[in-house]
Amino acid sequence: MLSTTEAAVLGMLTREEEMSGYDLHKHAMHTVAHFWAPAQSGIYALLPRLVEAGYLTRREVAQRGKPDKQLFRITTAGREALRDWLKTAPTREPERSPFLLKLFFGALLEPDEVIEQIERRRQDARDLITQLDRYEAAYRSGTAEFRERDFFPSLTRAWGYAYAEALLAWTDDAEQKIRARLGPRQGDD
Amino acid sequence: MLSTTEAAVLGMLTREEEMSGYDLHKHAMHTVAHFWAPAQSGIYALLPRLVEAGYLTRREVAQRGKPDKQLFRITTAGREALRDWLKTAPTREPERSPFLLKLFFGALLEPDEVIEQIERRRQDARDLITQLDRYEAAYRSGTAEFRERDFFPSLTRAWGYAYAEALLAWTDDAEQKIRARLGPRQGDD
DNA sequence: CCCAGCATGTAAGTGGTTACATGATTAA
DNA sequence: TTAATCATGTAACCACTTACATGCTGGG
Repeated sequence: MLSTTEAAVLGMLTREEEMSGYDLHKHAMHTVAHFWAPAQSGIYALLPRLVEAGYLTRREVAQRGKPDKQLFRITTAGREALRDWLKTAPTREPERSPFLLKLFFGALLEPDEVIEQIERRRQDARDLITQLDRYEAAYRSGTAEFRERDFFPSLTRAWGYAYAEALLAWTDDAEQKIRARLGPRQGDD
Repeated sequence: MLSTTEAAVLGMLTREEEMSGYDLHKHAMHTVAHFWAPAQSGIYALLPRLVEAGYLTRREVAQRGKPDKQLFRITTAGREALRDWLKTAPTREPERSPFLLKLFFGALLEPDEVIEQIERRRQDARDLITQLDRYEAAYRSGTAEFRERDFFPSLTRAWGYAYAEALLAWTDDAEQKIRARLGPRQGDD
């Protein structure tokens, strides 16, 4: 079974005909980065494996002025493997959050320090929104065909917005609760 | 700097005086599992490291009927290390979601298959809510002191609910959009 | 003149996971 | 009699990350 990053690479190659490792990384940063941001070196490491497995073909291209490069193209077997991966259930979302762990043990910090952490998280949400706005702008200014092709990606952006909004609302609420708890008992302990 | 799981272990030992590796794992499953669920073997692997570092002390306890066990207790140095970890910013939430990646490439699946994935995700959200309800019930039936002590954990549960609700709303919306797109163009391609 | 972009990779490390092995006791 | 609970660990693996090495070109 494919790893997530392998699937991401195959997936991008269903949308772009032919790409180099360099292209793939750049492309990922402009499309799936908000929920999957593979390291460049990781991509270079997995490409030969996918070629070996028969999921990609490789083509060498000489260049002048720039380093030579290798362009990859997905095969029918690659599409099959990707489809299989896309269909599988387990997926087991990690839901891992060091941030929530820090908050869970918030009693060990000064209230200000906890609020600082929450503040940071709020900023993360804002950053996510601006990032999504950039993608969204590209989407709205695209042709009808582009928008059609971008239907599923747009659903992932919609989740990004919902997530960020929920985060903003929750941070407000959490901060307010912490302050409320603090107020009525100043110097109480 | 501590790893997240190490911090979780130290954190639990600030709330429970003394625990075995077995206890720590069970405890984690009942408290932080919805955002951090370490494997049992991982806990056993890191305990000696924390002892070595001077963050925990170990006490051997002979038992009858059950295997002997080792109980761990956090040291002052351990509390210090934990506090340092709690304060640090980076944390860089992963935000990694294989599910969103599958949706992103949803055009490669049959609409039904995509909806199946979304259905599963909705079920995840429902499961999370029932899990949180269990914790919440324990919280509400606890003493005033317990609730006080549980203040920060309750904030993490609040986020759990907000997250799950957002997920439910989004899944409804996404599914509806997919169906709407499907309806008016039956046999169109 | 310097930096960003193009382009590829290796080496080492990190922080986990699954699977497995062992074995007594007690409750259903 | 069967399963769950208590209890500890090892070995192998996994997927990914950071840091590093190299070097040319074109634009500001």
